Amino acid sequence: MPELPEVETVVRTISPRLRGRRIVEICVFTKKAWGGSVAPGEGQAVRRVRRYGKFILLELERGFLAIHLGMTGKLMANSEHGPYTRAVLVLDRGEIVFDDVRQFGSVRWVESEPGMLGPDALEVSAEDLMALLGARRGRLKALLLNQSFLRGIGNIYADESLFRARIHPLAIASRLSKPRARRLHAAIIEVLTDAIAKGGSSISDYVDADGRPGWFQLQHKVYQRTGEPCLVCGAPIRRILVAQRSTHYCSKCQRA
DNA sequence: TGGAATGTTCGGCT
DNA sequence: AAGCCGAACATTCC
Repeated sequence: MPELPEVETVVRTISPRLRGRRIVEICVFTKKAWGGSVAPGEGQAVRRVRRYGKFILLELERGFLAIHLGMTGKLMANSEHGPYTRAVLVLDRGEIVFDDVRQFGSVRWVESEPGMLGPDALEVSAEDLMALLGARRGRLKALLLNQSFLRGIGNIYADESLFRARIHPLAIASRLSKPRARRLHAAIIEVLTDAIAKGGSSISDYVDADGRPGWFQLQHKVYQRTGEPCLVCGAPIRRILVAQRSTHYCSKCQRA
């Protein structure tokens, strides 16, 4: 569920329920190691809510609560607790419920703002991205998934961005022509912006903080469309493995 | 039954 | 050294 557009949507919908509220108590219902490290967040007011790559950052009076949705995490305001509720933030008014079926997500209190990842995929300039690409030998798809290279993109938006830019997922970054690199930058911004406008992609069971699904999955051009005709040229969409992840592309539109 | 699912990390190999 | 590969984490759904 959670790549940049989904996380951004959650941040936007949960921010008005959290800003200015005090976290009275943090209840954790999981054996995962992050359980013990949230206590310093208790009793503190939430100054604001931000996104850092795929992390949801609650800026507290001292330190931050860094929430990662993993693969199946959901953060909802005033939702019923269920069998997959892993944590609850009890506020001075209302509460925030963190559900996560697969438990790849996490909630952590950190002293200082995280800053080890690459530039944000929505904010990076064309010049900066082109310079970063020029210095890398790796395959584009793998690089786009690497949060230390560029933060925010995941499997859906990597495939959709490469299709929009008409670039093959196995292309070597440093060998991209300038026009193609520029096209990739534009495609990333356009795909992410469009997805945010649609409230993200609700594959499986993604919902925002108010329980509403997103609609961008209806506009996926290649992701999970293996065998179906390319919406531009009609050739069947292919699926290969890159960096152990399913990768969907049109072999006609995205030449090597 | 096996494989795949929006993610990340770690160890080993080249 | 960078990059690649496989495995691991936990659970559900074809």
